[in-house]
Amino acid sequence: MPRATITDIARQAGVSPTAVSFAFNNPSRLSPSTVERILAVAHNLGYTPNPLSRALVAGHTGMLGVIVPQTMHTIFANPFFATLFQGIGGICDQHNMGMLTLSPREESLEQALARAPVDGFIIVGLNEQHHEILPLRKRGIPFVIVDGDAETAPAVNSDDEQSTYAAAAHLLKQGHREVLILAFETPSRHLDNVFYGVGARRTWGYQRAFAEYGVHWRETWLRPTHGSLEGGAQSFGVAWDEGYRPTAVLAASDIIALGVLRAARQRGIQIPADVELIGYDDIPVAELVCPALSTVHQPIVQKGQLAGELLVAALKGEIHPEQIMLEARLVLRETTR
Amino acid sequence: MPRATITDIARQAGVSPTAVSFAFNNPSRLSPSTVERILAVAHNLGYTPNPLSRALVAGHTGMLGVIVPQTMHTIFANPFFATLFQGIGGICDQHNMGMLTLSPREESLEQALARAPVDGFIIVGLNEQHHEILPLRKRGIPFVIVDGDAETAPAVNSDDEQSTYAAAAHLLKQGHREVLILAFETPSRHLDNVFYGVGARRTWGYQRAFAEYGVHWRETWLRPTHGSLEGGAQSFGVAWDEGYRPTAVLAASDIIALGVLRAARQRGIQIPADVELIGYDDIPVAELVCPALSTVHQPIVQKGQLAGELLVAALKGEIHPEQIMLEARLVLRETTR
DNA sequence: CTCCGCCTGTTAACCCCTTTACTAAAGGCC
DNA sequence: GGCCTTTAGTAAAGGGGTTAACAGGCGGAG
Repeated sequence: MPRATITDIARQAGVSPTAVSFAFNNPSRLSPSTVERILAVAHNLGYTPNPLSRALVAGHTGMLGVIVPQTMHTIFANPFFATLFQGIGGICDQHNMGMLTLSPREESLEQALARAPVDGFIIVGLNEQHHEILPLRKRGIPFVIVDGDAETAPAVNSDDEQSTYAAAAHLLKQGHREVLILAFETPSRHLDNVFYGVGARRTWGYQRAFAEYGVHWRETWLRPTHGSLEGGAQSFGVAWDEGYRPTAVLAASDIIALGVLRAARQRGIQIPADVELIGYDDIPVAELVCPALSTVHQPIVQKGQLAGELLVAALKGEIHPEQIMLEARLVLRETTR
Repeated sequence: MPRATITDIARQAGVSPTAVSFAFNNPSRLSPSTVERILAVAHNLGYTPNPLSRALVAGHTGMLGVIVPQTMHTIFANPFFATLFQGIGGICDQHNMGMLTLSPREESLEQALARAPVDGFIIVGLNEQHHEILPLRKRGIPFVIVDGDAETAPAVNSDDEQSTYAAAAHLLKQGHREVLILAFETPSRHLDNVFYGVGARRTWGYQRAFAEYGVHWRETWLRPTHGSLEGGAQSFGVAWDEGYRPTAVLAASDIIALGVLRAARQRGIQIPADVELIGYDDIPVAELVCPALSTVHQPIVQKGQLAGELLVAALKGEIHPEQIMLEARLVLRETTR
């Protein structure tokens, strides 16, 4: 039995489809008794106007798309995203919107973007100039960039370079000279350049500190790492098992740092005694784990909120593409001495 | 400038709208040169078929709705949901679907359900018989219940009663007689009955243990608590500050238990020395925090996966409404002696 | 007793796209 | 050269709603 349509209700209630539509959207346009009769029939058949048709003519769906170039399985295993979504979700709550999480369909971001029934996007971890993002601009669909380079689109970022510099400088100041850097992989296999978006900015921060402290920058100490606990554990583990013996590790994100923590524990490596460790993000768990993670704090929830607000503003047609830069600061806890 | 439509492309390419449609959905139906020409025009204008119209005629959107009777701000602050979503998201990855997170619109779940452009729902924390869920059934929209009572709909639950019994029994066996129970609030303000769904089952488990150990069940020791860290902290804090002095705490979820941990630390209460604590869920942080949380382990990711798979099966028309019950077991770590 | 305007309800156009005929031209075959 | 089959494209009918424009009935004002 197919779903009831407006016509079915109209027939059963002995009115025109228009009347049914009015009963739902503009009851004052009809006599109370008619409204009541229509609604009764509708309720009886469990009828509700098809949201797709409705959105088609209304021109909007009330849904906000969030797109991250990783699988959802990975995304939701990372508290950074959960926390970011907490911020975005708060704005959705306020505006009665739904939040659609998307990841690349069969490697194609563009497809995912094209099929999403949403009013606008929050794009995390990609630059405005990414070739799969550009079509959105042409289509006139509003979007906000989070953690990515943007010139003309609204965007929210943290002061990555500055803060990773501080993290690296701290370690170098302590005398460390063998420092393993677990950087981000590029977000898409189609990008061969490791220096992309946030990943690039964070790495540059590390590099600048090395340069300033006159420490030779060795490419082998830089490991592109999957942004997951397993990625961090593996990247550190492999380096260690290959015989590298860093005295400190800089991780481009906390989830990677947590992976290092695990891999170190498995190998009987003491942190911070044998190896010092600094992450990035300050996800909520960071201060709860043992030892508490030294990291770079960025206001993740706020980041999500701002992104949500910028998007909502864009949807309303208020065009003031701001590029917001949030402060981030080094927080030393127990994985550093 | 409004978004380009199929007609615009057709006109510019000198063909009919049908041809444009074919160029996208059935290119072999057209001559290669025409397809190329159309696609070129489309690319040029950044045109992509409107997903809403497309879904309207296709009869499906490729989106899966997840609905939880809490604000998104609360949901995403709770690792239980992030972990559940990890499981659901994995299935979405496999089937190229998007995941739409919804929370009640202006207190109305029904509205949220009605406006969501999705093919089916995963409903977390509500019973099949909930008055706002029933319409879905009439409408013939597939849904799967997670953490809720279900008789006819597919559902995934853990063995709540059994496992909370084990948790309570463990504490009572240790001699505790003053036990604070932080139970779930009812999911909706419209429900006056505290004994609802998972919350009820978990509480019954605790109760049964009390009965079996001949310990008087005192209602004042049972506190309905908001399912958040703040909720747990406040509930425990208020009880303590009112002069209650439990020697053990049973929390209906880990996030609540983490709140207890924080509130205890603030008051200088030693856990487990002064108060023993057992949570529920075994969220990933549970074993990372200090002291590591004693809790009831349930396979959260798997729970999400199963729910996703049941829904996908239902969408395909494979109707075998299974009610799956997952095992849960007590895991003693450091918040118990 | 008209005329006007409001109240209710209807008809028809439209939102944007897909898909099922249907047509016309081109190619194959004898 | 005539007939049949492909090939390439089009027109029209939905899919399920909303909304602007319109029509008939009625009460009240003049």
